[in-house]
Amino acid sequence: MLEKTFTPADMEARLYAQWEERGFFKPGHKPRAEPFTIVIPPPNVTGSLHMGHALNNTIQDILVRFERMRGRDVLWQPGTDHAGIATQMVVERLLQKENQTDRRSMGREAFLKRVWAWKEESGGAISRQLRRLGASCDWSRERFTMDEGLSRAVLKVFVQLHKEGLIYKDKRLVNWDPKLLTAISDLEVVQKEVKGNLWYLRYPIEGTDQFIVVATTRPETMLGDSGVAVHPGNDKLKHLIGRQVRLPLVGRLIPIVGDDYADPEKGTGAVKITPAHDFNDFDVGKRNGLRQINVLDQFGKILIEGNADFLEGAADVPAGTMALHGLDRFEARKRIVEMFEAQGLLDKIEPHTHQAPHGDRSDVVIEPWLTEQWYVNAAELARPAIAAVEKGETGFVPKNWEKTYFEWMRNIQPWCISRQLWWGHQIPAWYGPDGTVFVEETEALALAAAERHFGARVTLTRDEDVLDTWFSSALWPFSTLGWPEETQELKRHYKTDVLVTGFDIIFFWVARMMMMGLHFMHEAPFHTVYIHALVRDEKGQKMSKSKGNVIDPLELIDAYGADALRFTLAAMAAQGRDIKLAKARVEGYRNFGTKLWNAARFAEMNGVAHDPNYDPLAARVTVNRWISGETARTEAKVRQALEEYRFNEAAGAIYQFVWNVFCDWYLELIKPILTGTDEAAKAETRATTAWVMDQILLLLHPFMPFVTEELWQQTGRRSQWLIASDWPSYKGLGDAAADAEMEWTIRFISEVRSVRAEMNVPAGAKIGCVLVSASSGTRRRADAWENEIMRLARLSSIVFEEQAPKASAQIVLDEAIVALPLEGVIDFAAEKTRLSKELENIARDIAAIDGRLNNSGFLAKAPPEVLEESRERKAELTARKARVEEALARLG
RNA sequence: GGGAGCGUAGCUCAGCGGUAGAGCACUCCGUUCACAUCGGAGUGGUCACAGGUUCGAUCCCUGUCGCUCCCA
Repeated sequence: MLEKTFTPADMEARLYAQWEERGFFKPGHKPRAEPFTIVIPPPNVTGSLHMGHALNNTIQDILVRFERMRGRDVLWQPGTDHAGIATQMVVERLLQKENQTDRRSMGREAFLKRVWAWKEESGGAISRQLRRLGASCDWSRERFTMDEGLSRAVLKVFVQLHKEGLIYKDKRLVNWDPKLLTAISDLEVVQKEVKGNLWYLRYPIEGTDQFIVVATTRPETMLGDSGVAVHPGNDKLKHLIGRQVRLPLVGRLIPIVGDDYADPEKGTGAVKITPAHDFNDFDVGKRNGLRQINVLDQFGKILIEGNADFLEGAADVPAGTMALHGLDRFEARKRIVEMFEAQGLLDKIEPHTHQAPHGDRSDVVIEPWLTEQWYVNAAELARPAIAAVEKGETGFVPKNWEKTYFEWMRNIQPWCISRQLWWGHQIPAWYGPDGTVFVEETEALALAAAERHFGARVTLTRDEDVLDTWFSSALWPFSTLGWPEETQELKRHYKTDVLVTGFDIIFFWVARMMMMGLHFMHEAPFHTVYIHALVRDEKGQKMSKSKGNVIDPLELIDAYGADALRFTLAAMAAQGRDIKLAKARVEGYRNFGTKLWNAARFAEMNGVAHDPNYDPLAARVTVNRWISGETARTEAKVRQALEEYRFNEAAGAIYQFVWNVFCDWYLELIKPILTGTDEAAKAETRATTAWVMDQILLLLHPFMPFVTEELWQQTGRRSQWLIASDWPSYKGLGDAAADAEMEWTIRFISEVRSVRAEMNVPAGAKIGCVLVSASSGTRRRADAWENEIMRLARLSSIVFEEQAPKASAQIVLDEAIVALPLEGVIDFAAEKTRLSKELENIARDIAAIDGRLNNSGFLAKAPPEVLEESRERKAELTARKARVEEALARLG
């Protein structure tokens, strides 16, 4: 017997453990079936489940469960990402708290040991949380980006790309994070609006007593200036091109050059050029042969003492300037401005708001800094990745994201992949005594290569840097399947089917997987990239810890159950729109689960039991034939919607069927049968109810796996678990005559209810009903459904008459009039108003149709079926109008 | 500055060339033998604005206004 109320918490953990134990999540149950493969976007090992994960994994699980039921051999490959910077920061913070130590005093080896220990004890949280959501990944295949196998893949890829010239070392400006002390990629830089100033500085023009005024947001970089640029077409300033400036505070002579970069409209039209500390200036410097003078150290402090580049050409640098050495960049900025002011070289200061680059992890201002780093020639790798999408080998859903993808890929910059961290894949590069680099998969191979090169054994030093985390993530679709080994799984499951992810990591991850997959597997990593929305809070704000508007999915699961959360996310996952999550929605779908549970209880109480031999095609009772057809239509809607990744439509279709068709009408309509005396009808109805319940559980399972599995097991002896059952397919269900009859019956009941409410008939009062001018068909239907109609419309009797009794409310039902004698109850004025209002509505509709039918253009050009439809509808409305007028007349 | 998207019921959102929909909220009624986490009935919309295409536009096109996001 089903419990009176159902409590998700009781069954979710139990069912999940059983599924996992019995191996339902593993592929290989159907070795001959077509494989279906999804690789999970690996969450950070430091992470905990947030709403984005919940949405992302709910969608994947719906697809995976759906395809598993449809007979595909499903692999959902799970795993986590080592998340270089994030993890290193977590452990460093821990060290700081625990014993006030830092990684540098520990040393690299000890620190890494500590990180691994942390990973072992705390790194699994996210996997446990995904289980709570119901994610049916094959946990036996769980991978970690720093696993031995995945690390081997990383080495192989790095070495091969290096040998192919697609990975190289280069000295250029990088985005340097002065807090984390590492280079980061363009994508890890976020632009933030900063309120600052525009400082106007006077630079003396050599050989004159004049100045050229430059405007800058970063006065402290002036120590590294190696030129001043003006636009060659700038009539006011172009005469200065070719002259020299004596750089204040330093004494260095620097040229005034002509370059288009200097916008005549901005600032003064003249701009100071610091090639070592600004990306634009770097390019200007290259074009004009200007020196690159670095004046900052890795912490963002002034570095001028013993700085040969700085001192070269600087004549008698004043002590005051040299005293800036070692100052933080922001402190130095203040001092330099003061010094300019003291010397009368500060022209003016304007408040200025501008975008400044910040590290996405550290949130400090990023310093463009001149260093040697490793780069990937992304432009080269992007070419086939662009072509694959152009040719449709991989398609985005929704399709408009392809544009974003193309846009970025066609303008892609070299990818800086080295990071000055410890946690990550150490770069397999070794340096000889003279700096010659040997890139090999192992130290032994590097030593051998060095010996060949030098003709003698030498000592090598390994590159200290590690790789960008996204480098290993880029290999995820094949590295997790065993590559570089030629495993069975790799052969069977690559190319994968669909990648489900948010648009925020199209560049970080999707693009790079495309590049690496095509280069190493010669085939794109997935057929389809499904891009889902961002989950925002109720007000549309991005959820963030600092705003405090984060909704914790685990709390929602605790409160409403995983099924409710999953269904909510699916129902709101319309394409191309962000999800604004409101708790009330989750509550509503929790109620949906309860509704289903109660429907099952009702069925059980009425002796409904699963019958494996039941065939819905054999049903004779009209209401049963009708619900079977409705079931089949619902299956088609759900299936089609899922095939097109329209999760909200799929969820909507099953929701509406369960609640508004099955519970509201079918179960209500069969009550008289179930308590009646027609044993054959009763038996058939019970069997049909059991069958429909089963179909509901099957169709709903991908969305609400827990409650459906629980009901499946509690409502019959089953040969198979629901998770492993076959998705239904129907042939020949649907009976137009049954549909018409039930539609009429439902309309009858609804109309009577509506009038009762409007006439303020007490809900408990049973009233009589007279059918006027009913055709023989209508009489037959009314006889057939008398009990059901009386029960649901709260009528005491249904009789046939030629005339409506006086003092009755009247309802037009096709050719007949349903009259409700309400002597003493009816308010004639109200009834008159009601009918008049209806008449108005009809008249308006007719007028609209007439407007069309009297339009020669419409008659000539509208498609015939639309024309026909309009005529039919007009005929219907006209007939109806006559009935209502008749009813109105009878009121006197 | 370049790109993408969104303005539909009080709120959150579907829909999309031919009768404008859901959930929540609200109002009224209800202890009808599955369910008050429920049932029944309602209120509520110049589909942002202005043009255009079309026999017909909430839907397609153009522009305007407002908002969001991505990239510089």
